[in-house]
Amino acid sequence: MQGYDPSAFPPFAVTVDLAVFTVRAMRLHVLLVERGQDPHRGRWALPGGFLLPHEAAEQAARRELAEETGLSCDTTEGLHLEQLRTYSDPDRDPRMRVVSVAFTALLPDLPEPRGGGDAARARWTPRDEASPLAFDHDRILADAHERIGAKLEYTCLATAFCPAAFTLGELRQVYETVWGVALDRPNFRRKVLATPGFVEPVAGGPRRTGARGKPAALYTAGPARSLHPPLLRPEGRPR
Amino acid sequence: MQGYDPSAFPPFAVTVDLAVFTVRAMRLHVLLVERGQDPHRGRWALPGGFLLPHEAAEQAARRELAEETGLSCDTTEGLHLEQLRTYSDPDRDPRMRVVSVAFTALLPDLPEPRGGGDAARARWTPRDEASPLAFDHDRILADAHERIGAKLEYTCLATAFCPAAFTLGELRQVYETVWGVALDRPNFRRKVLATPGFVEPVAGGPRRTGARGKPAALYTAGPARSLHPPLLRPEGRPR
DNA sequence: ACTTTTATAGTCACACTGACTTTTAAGGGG
DNA sequence: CCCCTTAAAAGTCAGTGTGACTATAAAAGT
Repeated sequence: MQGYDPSAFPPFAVTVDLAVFTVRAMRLHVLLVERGQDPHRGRWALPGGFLLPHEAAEQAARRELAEETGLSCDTTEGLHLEQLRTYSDPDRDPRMRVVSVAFTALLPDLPEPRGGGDAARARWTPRDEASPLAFDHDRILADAHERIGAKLEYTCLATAFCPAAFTLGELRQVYETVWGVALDRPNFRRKVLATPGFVEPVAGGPRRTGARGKPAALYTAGPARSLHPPLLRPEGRPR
Repeated sequence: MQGYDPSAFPPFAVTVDLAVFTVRAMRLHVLLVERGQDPHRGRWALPGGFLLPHEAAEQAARRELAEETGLSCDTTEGLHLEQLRTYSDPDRDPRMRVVSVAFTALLPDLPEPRGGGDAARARWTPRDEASPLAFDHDRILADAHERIGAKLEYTCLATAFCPAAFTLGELRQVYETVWGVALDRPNFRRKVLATPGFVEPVAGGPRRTGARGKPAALYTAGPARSLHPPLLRPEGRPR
């Protein structure tokens, strides 16, 4: 029905929702906001909001993220946003038809965000303590978690969780935290270093003080974007 | 901006677009319709159309596919539709803001479709002769082709291109056609048969007549949905 | 001094892969 | 009817990546 009489098409509200993850204290955390308006006022939800008439979805996602969490422009501008999928169940919003385009993003551990816009508050929440969320955001969060877990296998995305310089132990913890499994240290090291362009050694003496064990060498993210061969998650070996 | 005054949100038109592929005569084909209305009247485009007020995107995709191409209900009901991504560039439609949710589907070779609804005509077109299409459909088609190519690597999706019973040679042609590379016959056979649940042998004597060479055994799609280990496409070996 | 923790190095058997050869069974042409 | 072509099916073999494991090194805590 691609007729174009402007009055002939059913109007929809279009929103964006963001599942923004970080690894903090060995646990996967997700960025949540407390809703300041009905419906679901006072409940926690993924950050997001309405598309403006001139915006593409990704622009709107960046804007809402900055508005609702006060993350700095430095953070949000360079941030890699990936479209997850679109949720269009007619009943997903109790008041009206809202079609929502969901995005996923990964950040290194950052200071606590602040609320703003329509968000009363914002905070990092451990992923397994996030439910129940408003609307169908539990479903979106589950899809996003599954997606980033899968992407770690065949992309270099894990470095997006790490600060500019990191140790292989920190990188390994990203995988262990997202997948919820324990990985063999020497084998992980071998695979990462065998993939050209995944990580590159950085000068600067080994490791900041305060940690235990032998000092580790520091690395930065390399230019590679994909992993050949992939780093597959083990099947059934819980941590 | 999650305010809920019904007059406070910008209204958008929401459409679905479908990239439906098949393998016919050793070439990848895509289902196209000729537009019967402006804009782009007379040009070829992916089938699709407006979401109705009560519909989820996937329902709308099924309905539009049936309306515009006359494919039988048997075909469209059981069809596996996969959401590709959502296109929301403000300029993607010359008349107004249209946000489109794109889907991908795979079919075995079928009779020629007919037009219907807003489609003047419908036909299977070789994928490399499809451009230029209306709107941003060249981009959607490219994304869809890339996606199905990637999915063949780690899912059992290839059997969706095949009839109920097929030979390993036919299955291999699916991979070769979508990827545009030549695969080693013995190695392909070994990998497919080594993956439990990918294909299952079927009784009925070998191969229908009319083909040359030694008769091949027939198989049907097995219960497996994913491929472990994956069947990776070779890097730089054009057919 | 000793234990704990983590990084780093190295070993080994096994599975999978790509490249290749050989054999079998059909059709087509002279 | 023989031979050639085509494609399926079966097998070989060397190289590579992997999981499981052991050993050594260098820090912090007790």
